[in-house]
Amino acid sequence: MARKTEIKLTRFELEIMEALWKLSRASVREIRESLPERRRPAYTTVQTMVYRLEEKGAVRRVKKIGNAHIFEPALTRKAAHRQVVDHMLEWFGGSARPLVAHLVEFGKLTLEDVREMEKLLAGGRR
Amino acid sequence: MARKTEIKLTRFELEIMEALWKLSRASVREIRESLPERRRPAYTTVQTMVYRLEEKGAVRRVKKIGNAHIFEPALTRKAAHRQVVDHMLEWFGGSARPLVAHLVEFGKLTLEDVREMEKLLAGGRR
DNA sequence: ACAAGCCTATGACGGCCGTAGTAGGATTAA
DNA sequence: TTAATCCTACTACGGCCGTCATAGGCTTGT
Repeated sequence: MARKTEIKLTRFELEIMEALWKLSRASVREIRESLPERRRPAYTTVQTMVYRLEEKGAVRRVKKIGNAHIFEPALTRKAAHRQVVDHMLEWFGGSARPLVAHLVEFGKLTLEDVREMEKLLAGGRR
Repeated sequence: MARKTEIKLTRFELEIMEALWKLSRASVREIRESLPERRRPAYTTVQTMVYRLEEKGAVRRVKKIGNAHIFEPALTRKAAHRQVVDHMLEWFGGSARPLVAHLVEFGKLTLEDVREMEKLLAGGRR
């Protein structure tokens, strides 16, 4: 079934992707500028990340403006997040239940959060 | 406030720890034997992991039997899981809400799961 | 036409991780 | 006592990641 080629992103790569998803299309410079100041490494560092994302198939070059390449995501935010979530679940035996149990235990989830969730599930059924 | 020294574990290190938590105390060999067959690398590989866990302060040597060292966890399962969860949350902006939203979106959480959670929260309050 | 500046392509490096081999000391079964 | 076995302490290595420098080609303002 022609596996959709697993694309594994690191945390920082995901941040680059987030920037790119927001921008839709952008040059390395634009991506760099759009990163929060506290997380803005050298130009070539960002460039390297973008290149590696390209190798991984997460972004692609769409055109050139002047001599600068313009990149766009080759992966939807949703698909990427799905991967991330799936990997996280592996840490908890593959099931969401224990993970959420931990969230609750550590007070990361309030009763309100959960009620909201429930509403979402009950309402958005199909 | 004398930070409790962050101990960052990788996935495999966590698996070793899980083994050790189950065993309470064990030698490298015992740890290795207790790993599921599909995940049982060479003896020295396990040894290296244990040594590195020792450096990270996650395990400690408690005694010797014959010439073999016996190790025990120097970190509770709960504390370790807390770290893991915290790191995961960072991927989602530090809040559990979006993470759980994704779980719901991708069908990893059922209405039942959430109701269970709610019961837990409502009941176990204080 | 040219200097100044921007971008690209490539190379590098150190740290962490998973993996394992090896030398040699310690233990044990005969 | 001695050979077989076990365990330790090191060393190594390649891959991935975050980090960046450098060389040189392209573009542009004057």
